[in-house]
Amino acid sequence: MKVRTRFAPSPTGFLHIGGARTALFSWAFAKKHGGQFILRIEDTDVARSTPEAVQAILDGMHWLGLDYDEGPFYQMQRMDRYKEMIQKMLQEGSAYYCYCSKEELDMLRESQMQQGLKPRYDGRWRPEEGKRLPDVPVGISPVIRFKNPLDGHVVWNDLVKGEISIANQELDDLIIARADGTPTYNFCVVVDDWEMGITHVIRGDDHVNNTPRQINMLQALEATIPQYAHLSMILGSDGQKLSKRHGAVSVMQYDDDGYLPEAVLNYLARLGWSHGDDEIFSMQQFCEWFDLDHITPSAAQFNTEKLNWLNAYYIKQADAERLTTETKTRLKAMGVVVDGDEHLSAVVALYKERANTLNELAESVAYFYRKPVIDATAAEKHLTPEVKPAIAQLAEVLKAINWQPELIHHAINEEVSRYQLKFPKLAMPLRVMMTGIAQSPSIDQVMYLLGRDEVLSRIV
RNA sequence: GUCCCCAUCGUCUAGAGGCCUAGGACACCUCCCUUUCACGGAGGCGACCGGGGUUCGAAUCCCCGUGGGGACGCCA
Repeated sequence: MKVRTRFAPSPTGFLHIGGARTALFSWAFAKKHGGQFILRIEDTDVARSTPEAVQAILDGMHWLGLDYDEGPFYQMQRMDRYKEMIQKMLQEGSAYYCYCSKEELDMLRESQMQQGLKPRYDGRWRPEEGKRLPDVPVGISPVIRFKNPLDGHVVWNDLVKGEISIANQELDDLIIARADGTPTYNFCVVVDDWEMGITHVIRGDDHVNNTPRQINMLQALEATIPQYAHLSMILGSDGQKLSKRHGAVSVMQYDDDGYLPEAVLNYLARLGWSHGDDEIFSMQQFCEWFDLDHITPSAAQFNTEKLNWLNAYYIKQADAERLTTETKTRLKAMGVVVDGDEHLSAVVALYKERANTLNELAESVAYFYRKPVIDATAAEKHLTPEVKPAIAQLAEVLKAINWQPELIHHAINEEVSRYQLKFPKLAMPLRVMMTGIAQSPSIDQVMYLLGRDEVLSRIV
């Protein structure tokens, strides 16, 4: 059977890191098996779904390069189909109308909680043989509930967590259509996963509890039951759950922060999945290696340091043109104007081994295009009176030489020996004058790329 | 509260009963390289949650405890 997976986000916010990993794993699983990956937008919560969020999700997927073979499908456009199925269930008796008001339900829940019970619907409108249902109240539009089996267990072999068994007694009759007639999540998922021929449902661990209900509905519909793989959560770097207020960040934020998509992807791939000791690999490699057997069932903590390490690696690997373009964009955002791409390209080449992010790269390179801010501590330490004469002398020499890194280096060396100094004694103050700080690549390279006029103007 | 799930270095993880005096990676520390800082290279520190079983043998299997997480919506 052809593998078909899906990613089914609800458009109530951006694509965050956890969703991205779910999408990545579903995508890779389909690729690995030569199957299809489907994108489905679960927008049945009209109150919270927004077109902006849909766009944000699409943007995030696109940035990561997670392309889908089918979709995006929108559940709101499939309403007729869901309603048809609900009618069918009503007719077959696997669903029924419930006239409880929200207030009634709230009261029920509250009293159950107080008694230490698991809050759930008590089945008062559930038709049963020989049971007398309450009189239908006037002025209440009913919801439709699924008639969940009363006993037995729902058991499935979760491809990540192993066998999971839940007693039907723990489950209540969930609402599959709201009072306004619109179907709810658990029902739409069931219909869609079935009709879209999904073979493997790979999703977040927070859906484990929905699975037995969905299996029950699938069975009522006489549908094929897909395989399930529940991925555990990604925790924030502090071990806390990622939430809107707490560290959950859009994948696009990583773009803004100067991360390369391949670094984010590689990082996410290793968060909860492994292939022996392999740490760095391409997405192509990942798609060949990926399997559900090597996914950890336990939650993983997000670790920015490791992401940085991967990002630094991919920056070193990135081709010059891309880095130049990226850096230029970021410099521009900082209000720094770049002379020419060729020059920037050389500058980037000099710096790309020293940056964890593209933003760091842009920041560290900015002094080439605007006057540096001189760090007071560095200045105090290195711009000492005793090196002044040597610097002044060097400035004179630099005016006349051919502007080549080797010759600049040679000129510095000349003064070093003339004044009987050590090389750093002269290199450090130059560094501070040129860059503002005490760290930089080879000073002759820096001076060369700065250009003679700029170098002379920065010598004080 | 009830149900479900999880548990190896600080972090991500390898580990499917003997290959484990527990391997790798990030981070951290030391040294080397060096024109400073990075990069790179070589080392180092550092973990099987606790208790019971099962077994000749357990990080691996079972039970209990503890800790963490998730779910309990006319949200998805």
